[in-house]
Amino acid sequence: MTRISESTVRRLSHYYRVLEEVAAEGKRMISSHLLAEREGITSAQVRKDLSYFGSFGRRGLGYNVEHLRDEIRAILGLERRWRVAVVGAGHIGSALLAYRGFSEQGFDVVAVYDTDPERVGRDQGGLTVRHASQLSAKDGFEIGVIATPVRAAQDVADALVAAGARGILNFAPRKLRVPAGVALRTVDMTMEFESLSFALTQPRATRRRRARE
Amino acid sequence: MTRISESTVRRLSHYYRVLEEVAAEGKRMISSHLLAEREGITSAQVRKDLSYFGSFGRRGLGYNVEHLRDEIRAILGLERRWRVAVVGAGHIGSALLAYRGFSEQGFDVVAVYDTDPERVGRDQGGLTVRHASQLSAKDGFEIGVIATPVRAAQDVADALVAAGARGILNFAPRKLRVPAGVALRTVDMTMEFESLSFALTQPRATRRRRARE
DNA sequence: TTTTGTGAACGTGTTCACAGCG
DNA sequence: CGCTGTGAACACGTTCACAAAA
Repeated sequence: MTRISESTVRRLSHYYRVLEEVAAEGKRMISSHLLAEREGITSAQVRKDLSYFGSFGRRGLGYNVEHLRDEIRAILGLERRWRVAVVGAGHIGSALLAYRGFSEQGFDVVAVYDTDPERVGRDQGGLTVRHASQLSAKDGFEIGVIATPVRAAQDVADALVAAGARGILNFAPRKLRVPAGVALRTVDMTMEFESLSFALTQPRATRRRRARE
Repeated sequence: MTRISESTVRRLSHYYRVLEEVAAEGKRMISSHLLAEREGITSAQVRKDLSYFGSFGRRGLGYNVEHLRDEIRAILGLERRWRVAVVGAGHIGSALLAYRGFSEQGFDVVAVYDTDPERVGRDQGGLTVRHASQLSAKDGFEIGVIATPVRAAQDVADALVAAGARGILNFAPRKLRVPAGVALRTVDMTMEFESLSFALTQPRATRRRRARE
């Protein structure tokens, strides 16, 4: 199988969302052109992305909405539910716990940790905050979220890996090291702000997003 | 001037952070090799990134830490302060307002808006939440943050642009349309979770991050 | 005729490798 | 000799363009 690029995976998420909407509207078929709609995706890109995984469409007709949605759900691994541990019960941690969207998509937060004695023992979104030293494989989570201050981030990552995490979502503005076999994604808001600052400062140097077809 | 890729800008942010740390430690010079350190950046990449903007190093010696830091600060547009308006005083909005790191980097939140009557009029991080219909150019912000539910996101984007925003950071999981000349960055946490789900489901299909040199 | 699926062409970002300079 | 700066080579993602199928 050809290796799949991160951009393709992100676009699959996008297609999935569009397909869910379109299915809710009761539409039966959809063309690659309509799936592409918006921001820098061409219909050729859609067909190429999908072709890495199979032939889901019918020439002359397009794709069956529900069928394609189910295929993409399977490809993205969303047929099962994922158990998530959140470390850091501060603002970002609480925001994540409060957001219902994740459980709708199949991500269940099963444990919350912190080191602040003020927070340990308290209730957060239906879960009791536990001390980070309690982090262990017994909780049976696959995904760990790091929502701690920067200085703790690497230690937390190590602890999450030791406790069996196979994927980590990091909100701390620092590059983390994880062993091969552990997937890491970093959301760095500082970087996003700085990227905007750059774009506003040097408008002619900033590459514009590709035009839609 | 050559157009600068988004990846180069993100790496500049990274270099900047490393340089701040290293300067705090009192180190005078740093090599591209040391700047590269960690996750998938090679020393050649560092030199290439910097070469788009000038020749900041000295052959045989490396880069002067403080000088390079100042150059990158200027390149990223961080010599000035930016005024930010946050729309949506829910969990994500409050998390942003509470995070001190942004003001340290030169981003000042000068206004907070919401539509929920429960929230309008309340205090949020030293600012009074105002009704979103009050959004106007008088506030004099350059950057708008969208931290609202999905359904409101496009309208808020339009309102922000009308009120003079030149850059938008969007946390709603939807692609937004903005006019040319307005910079848009989207942080889509759902997509990050789904990307992790994919990586855990199809480990052999996921391209690994490039190894460090 | 419409729209998919895909090899080939293209463009862009990354890495190589070495000349140039300290 | 050490390390930068950079053209050239390379790798990879995107777009083109068309044969195939409905």
